Amino acid sequence: MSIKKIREQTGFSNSTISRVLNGKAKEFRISDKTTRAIVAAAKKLKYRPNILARSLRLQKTMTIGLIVPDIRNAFFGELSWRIEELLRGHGYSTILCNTNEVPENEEFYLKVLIDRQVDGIIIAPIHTREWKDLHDIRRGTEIILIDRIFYDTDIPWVTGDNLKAAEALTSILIKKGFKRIAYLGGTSGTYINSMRFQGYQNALKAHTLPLIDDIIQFGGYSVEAGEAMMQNLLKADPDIKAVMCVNNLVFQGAMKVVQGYELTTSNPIIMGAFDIHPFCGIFKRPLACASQNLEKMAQAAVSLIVNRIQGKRMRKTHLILPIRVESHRFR
Amino acid sequence: MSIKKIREQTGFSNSTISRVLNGKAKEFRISDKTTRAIVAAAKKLKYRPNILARSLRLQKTMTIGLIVPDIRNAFFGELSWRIEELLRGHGYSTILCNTNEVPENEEFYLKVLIDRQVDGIIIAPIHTREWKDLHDIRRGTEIILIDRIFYDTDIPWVTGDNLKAAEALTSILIKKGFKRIAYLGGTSGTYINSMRFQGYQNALKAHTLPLIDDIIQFGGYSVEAGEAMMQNLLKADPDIKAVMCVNNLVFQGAMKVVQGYELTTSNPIIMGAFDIHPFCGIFKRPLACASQNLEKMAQAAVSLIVNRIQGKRMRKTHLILPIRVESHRFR
DNA sequence: ATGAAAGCGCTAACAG
DNA sequence: CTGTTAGCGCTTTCAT
Repeated sequence: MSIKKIREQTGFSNSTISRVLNGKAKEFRISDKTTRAIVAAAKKLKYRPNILARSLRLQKTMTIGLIVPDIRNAFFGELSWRIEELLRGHGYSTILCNTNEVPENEEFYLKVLIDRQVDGIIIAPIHTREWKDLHDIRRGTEIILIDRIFYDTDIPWVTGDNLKAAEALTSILIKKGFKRIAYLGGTSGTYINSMRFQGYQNALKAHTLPLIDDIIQFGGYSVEAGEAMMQNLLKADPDIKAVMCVNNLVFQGAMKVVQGYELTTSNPIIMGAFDIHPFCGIFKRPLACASQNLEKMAQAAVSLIVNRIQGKRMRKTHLILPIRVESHRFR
Repeated sequence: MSIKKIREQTGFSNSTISRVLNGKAKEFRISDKTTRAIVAAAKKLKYRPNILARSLRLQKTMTIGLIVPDIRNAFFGELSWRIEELLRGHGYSTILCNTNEVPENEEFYLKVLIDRQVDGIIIAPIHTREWKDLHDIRRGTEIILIDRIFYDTDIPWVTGDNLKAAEALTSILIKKGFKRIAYLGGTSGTYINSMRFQGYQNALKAHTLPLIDDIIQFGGYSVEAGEAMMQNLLKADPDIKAVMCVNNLVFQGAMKVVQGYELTTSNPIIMGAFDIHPFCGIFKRPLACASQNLEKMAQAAVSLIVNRIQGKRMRKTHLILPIRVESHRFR
């Protein structure tokens, strides 16, 4: 009951007040005197519009939901930050949700966001295929996949060229002369892991190196998983010299184990991983690193969803971004 | 127009449908037959309530805003995750906002959240005193400060015992025999920096060590700040042996510089810092670390705000949590 | 045991 | 140039 207060103060009708307060005074040729009176009253009464009421009336909330699998992961931290910033520039608020890699949470938040009438959802999903009951709950809500995507879906998406990057990353290690390169992977069956493992395989094949089961693991995307996988690996092959990690968290977990191991054995291990750019500076050791451009990825996702919401059809709705691969302190 | 659809299907009135769908069938002694018919129709039509409409009517949104200064910082990542999880248990959704250490963003989000009628806001503020225009915009919204707090405020808060922890952390380095201990601090005038610097000073004084201006800096809380401060420090004192960092990001920045420096000079530098627990495992070097218990902090904040919203007055509205201090690989 | 009607605060179509 | 009216979808008071 806030426009109402202004009405009581000024005597003007709701519509006139609404128009003035939404900057449509000119458009409706409302007199200067009226405009000034209303603006003054609004100021005096510290008027703030009720967004709920406006959204209900307008049937749009100017809000986007962003669902990420692990907000503790700095990768998603940066991605969220960039997306939020860009969306704000377009006038949208962002509701950030963290599923913590739990599929049930994903379904929960998808529903919550749709029930809240968000205009769109950007999601890095845990699920590996289209949610079967999505059609039931989705109103007009636009959805975009980011980073982790589905094969065969009409849902627009943007991701990195994980296949090529994993191949390049593995090749770096191969060219350094390593013939046994371990792979510490994410959850089996997920898009990211599949692509990166495929790239790893491609690199081995290109250099006619064999695939060695004992030094390949798919344990998940967390620090704990990385720790466990590295421990297993050292049991399976105490003499391993090169390790490729599926992401930054697995790398962190693996490094914990490696550091301890090297102290006792002085057997140096060369590591390669995705998105460990922040670590490249703070370790003395050689590192091979595939760095995704999160600025570009955020831009692509935001542009996709904003355009969809505004009803614009676009040429490309499925984007694969290049990933930079480089080595640090090698040789 | 969704209850409406069920009405058209079943012939029952809005009120009855609303009651059944909100589990109040028993309370209003609605017949089993009616109840079943409505539930069946809702299911068939995939009914989902419009949260906007409900919130507008109920004058509460069951939503809490969480404002953090830097979501890329894993410290706030974990804190956000825990708070969100706990709030969900209480039936609240969380809207996470990231101010990126920019004061204008903080004011913006505060307004946005209040305009959206959130029931409460948990905030780790950038500002160092109560927002002067808060009273104007705040409706009934409950507000809680976390981690970074204000002196002299009625706003409830929860934070760690930064003073004591900084003192203990510094003492560890002193007891190792260091007499010149540098301090790389956060933004001057902020609560966290003030308390931690005071603790540092207290430790020096307790051991009758002098405060040396040249090796004390207040550059901010970011990785970049840490990097810059460490570079300055090495210029000021190329022979420095012990450094205390105000937080994990400053530590990361400083470490980048230290690693390079040590490679060329073989002058080992001992580091101490707040909330670098995740790093303790992955470095071979000795580290002194003050670790906050984010689970406890999240619990305290959530319990504070939920109780306030429910109108319960509590005994303690200003909480200081203990911080664990420990050293790794020392000696 | 159920329904009619009011109203949360806002905007827009229509009317003048 | 401004006002009247309807309605977004929901819950609740009051009535029967």
